[in-house]
Amino acid sequence: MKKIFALIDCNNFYVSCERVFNPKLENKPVVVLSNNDGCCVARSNEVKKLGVKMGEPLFKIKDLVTKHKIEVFSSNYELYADISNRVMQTLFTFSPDVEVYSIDEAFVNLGSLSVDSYQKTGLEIRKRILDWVGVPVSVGIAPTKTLCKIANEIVKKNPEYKGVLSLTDMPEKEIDVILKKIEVSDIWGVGRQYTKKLNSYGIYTSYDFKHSNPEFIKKIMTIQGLKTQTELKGISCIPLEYEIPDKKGICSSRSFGRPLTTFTELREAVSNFVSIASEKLRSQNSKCLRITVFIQTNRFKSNEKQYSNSYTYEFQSPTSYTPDLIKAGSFALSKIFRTGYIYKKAGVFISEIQNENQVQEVLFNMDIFQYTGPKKDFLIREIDFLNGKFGNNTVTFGSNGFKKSWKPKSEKRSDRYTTCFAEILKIT
DNA sequence: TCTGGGGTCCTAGGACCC
DNA sequence: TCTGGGGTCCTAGGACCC
Repeated sequence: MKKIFALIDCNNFYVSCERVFNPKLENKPVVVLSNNDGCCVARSNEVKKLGVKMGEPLFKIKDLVTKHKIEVFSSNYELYADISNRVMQTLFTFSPDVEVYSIDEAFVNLGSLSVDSYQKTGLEIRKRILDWVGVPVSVGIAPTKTLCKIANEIVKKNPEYKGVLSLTDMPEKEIDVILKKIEVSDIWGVGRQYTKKLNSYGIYTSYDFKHSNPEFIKKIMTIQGLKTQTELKGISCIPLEYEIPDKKGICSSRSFGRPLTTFTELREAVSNFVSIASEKLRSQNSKCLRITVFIQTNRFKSNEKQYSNSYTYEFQSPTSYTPDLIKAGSFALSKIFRTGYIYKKAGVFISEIQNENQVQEVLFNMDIFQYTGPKKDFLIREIDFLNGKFGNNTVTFGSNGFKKSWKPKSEKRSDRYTTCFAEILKIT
């Protein structure tokens, strides 16, 4: 069977999500900020035209914001996750073979569909998502995922394609003409470092890259680089992945809304991060052996004393029981906390993860942080159930605190129209 | 005043074993 | 003075992605 993939990529996704429930934002410059209202992580086309780069700190574009009346939003992940889900569900109405690649992107296997024109199918996909969900997407269709990415790039830069480009059945020569216009840095899998390296060998365009010596590419970019090159030639070697593999590590970390100095404040923050990470751990039916806690000062403040450190605690037997992890996390924090520093960020990393049905129990567990009572799994399941039904933090742990004065800034968040009754869309 | 968060894969090199 | 060969496992670091 011929391999044909489609890459569906939501345009300026977070901005588009804001526009779904606030049509006044249409055709206006809009940015969405990262956590703690720090950087621009989504920009409308109007903002991109003003020269604002991805990841640009908000404070650096303050003048532009005022001058061009840019609408600024804190990120509203609950809303974005829900809209993303709707986009993906719509894709499943075309084919069961969907790989959800990220919150705003998916690959679909079109090879199993009998269609007369891939271009037409692409346009249908685009229209259905726009009609049903309200988010504009770009569609790139090609025999390999890497070429899909290229097709998508072109679509985004050239409005005349009306959102869809299929490289299928395009003669090799015509594809080469396109590749000559795409810089190596725009190839999926070629980042900043490899761009520098390739440029230094005289390889500038995707065309140059495609026609370089494969042995040489493998040597300087490992096996992944070789795969990328092969895919550019139209030979698929990165397959669709339908099942989401279990995470091997789970991280929860945040910058603080204000600098913290005391152990008590940090311990509360860490306790919250542990709670988030262990909920994720249980949601994939896993347990972990290790927990790492890290803290750091503000690396951008060169006039402040800098410090960062981490400590890893290893349990005697795998656990996913939040209180175990909170105790171990607090202990880890106590190992690295130093007074006299101004802390900006902390986080928790859970690793050595295994499926909860395959854990190796120890006969005599002497771990001072692990509770060994019989009903712990049952209890924590009930808590997860209640939080799932009535919303996050319905049942929570005392050590997580109530005021949470360290919470990241989120001063311009829109309402959670689709996931929170109190914030449902009001027509006035 | 103000600078995000969460992942994956690959390789080289060291420790250790027989 | 001479100082094997082959294998595994683990970790740190570097690259990438969105």
